[in-house]
Amino acid sequence: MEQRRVERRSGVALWRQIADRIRQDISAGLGDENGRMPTEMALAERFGVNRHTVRTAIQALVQEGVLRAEQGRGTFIQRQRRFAYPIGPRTRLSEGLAGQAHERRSHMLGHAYEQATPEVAKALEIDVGAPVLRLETLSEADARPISRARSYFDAERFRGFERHFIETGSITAAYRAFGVEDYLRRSTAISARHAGSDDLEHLQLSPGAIVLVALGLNIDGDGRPIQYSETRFSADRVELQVSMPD
Amino acid sequence: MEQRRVERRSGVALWRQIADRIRQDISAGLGDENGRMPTEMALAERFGVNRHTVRTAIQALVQEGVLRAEQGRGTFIQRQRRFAYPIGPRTRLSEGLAGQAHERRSHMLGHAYEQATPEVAKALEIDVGAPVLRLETLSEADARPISRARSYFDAERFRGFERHFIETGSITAAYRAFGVEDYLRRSTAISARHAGSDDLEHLQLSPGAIVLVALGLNIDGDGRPIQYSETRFSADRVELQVSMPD
DNA sequence: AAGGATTTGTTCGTATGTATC
DNA sequence: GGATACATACGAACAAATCCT
Repeated sequence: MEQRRVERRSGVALWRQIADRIRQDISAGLGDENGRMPTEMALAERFGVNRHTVRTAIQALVQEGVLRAEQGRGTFIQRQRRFAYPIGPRTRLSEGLAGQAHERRSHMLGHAYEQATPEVAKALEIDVGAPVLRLETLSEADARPISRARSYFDAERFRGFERHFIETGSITAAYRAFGVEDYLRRSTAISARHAGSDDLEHLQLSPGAIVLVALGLNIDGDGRPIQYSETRFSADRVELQVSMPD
Repeated sequence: MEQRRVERRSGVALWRQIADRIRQDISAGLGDENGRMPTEMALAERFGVNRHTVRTAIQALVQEGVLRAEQGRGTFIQRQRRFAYPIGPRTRLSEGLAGQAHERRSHMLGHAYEQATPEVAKALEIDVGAPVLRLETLSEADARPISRARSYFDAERFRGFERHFIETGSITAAYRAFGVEDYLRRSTAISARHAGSDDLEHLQLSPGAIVLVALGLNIDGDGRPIQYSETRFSADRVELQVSMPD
């Protein structure tokens, strides 16, 4: 086993480095068949730190729901499945998680009519300062928050879009009210960063958690841009699956 | 502009959070045409912290080579741009960064012949325990490390692959020596996590940095799996670009 | 059933790092 | 630079729950 050390004086607390490492090792399949973790003493020795420091890390992971500690018995991995979120020409949130989750839903956190920033204007191919609708949404699967999205629509074309979305809970259905029967994902740019305070709250993450950020552009049947969105996924709960057409 | 705050009691020191944010903002194109940064006072106010804290963050970035501070004049951006790495059916490292970097190269850090783990065996459609070649590589663009990859090949079919790779520095060329004229990317799974110490070293990152992880499977012209790989990209320097065929 | 060993939980104290003013 | 407050990390001991012989 490769022995990776924790770094002192790095600006990242030891307990957080250890928590990140353990979380990562769990994704890689650490733990015996019962999901039992090594003892606190063993972990402390392995990382070269005091037992208290390991305990702080474990407490953070218990808080996240990754581990479960039982006095006198040990610490166990709390089984969590990672959702595979497909990204492709026909990317749709509702279908994406079909078959993986029993219950899934999206709801709107808020909306606003604003003026297009240069970035948004360029993506939607409208003028800078033109009216756009900004939609803030949260998606859940099996009662666990999965993603947090901010979407922009051309307000000239889609004024009142938010009301249809609230009624149906579906972007696809809301589009139909505006005569858009079909749409495609033209491009997606994927990056990653630490979760901001907004994500920490809505995605129920702990400070230091990582979010995958997908910048996407949807186009209608005529190839015109209709939606520009930034979606943040909890990196612990989701992986993005890019599949190629055969 | 959305104002994301720095978090106290997160196990990540404020100065490091601020350093991460600044580095990220620079990738996104912060700074005026001369590369001048806002003053320390302005940054302190923006992040809601003391000026000393901002100074600590700036010193860390100067140490990394991201910023350059000149007494009496100000702080300036040293270099830095974010590469867009395309992912699609014809994903190839060498072509991926064409046009974005003047100089790019891959080199091998090491190789080993091993027995296939269940994960690798399943991906390559061979038996568990069958011999596989593991290749550890590092890719650079304009003298900056971009990605770190671990690839597995069926050793029955590709024994000696590493010698051809060393000679040519190209996966595509090495394939040709084994009669594989063309290959496709069948699937890519993207996730993100904190960089491990191996990545910190090879990708020249600081503790707490984030890496994008792409698990990919390549197939030959007959649809048979030929390469299973895990590639880690520095999230600060690369974004993954998923483009759809028209 | 008893008791020792193991493992997590808690409480002291002390030193150092981080951040503010 | 110095004073102050809080977070982080270590050390030692003990308590509580569980396991095993």
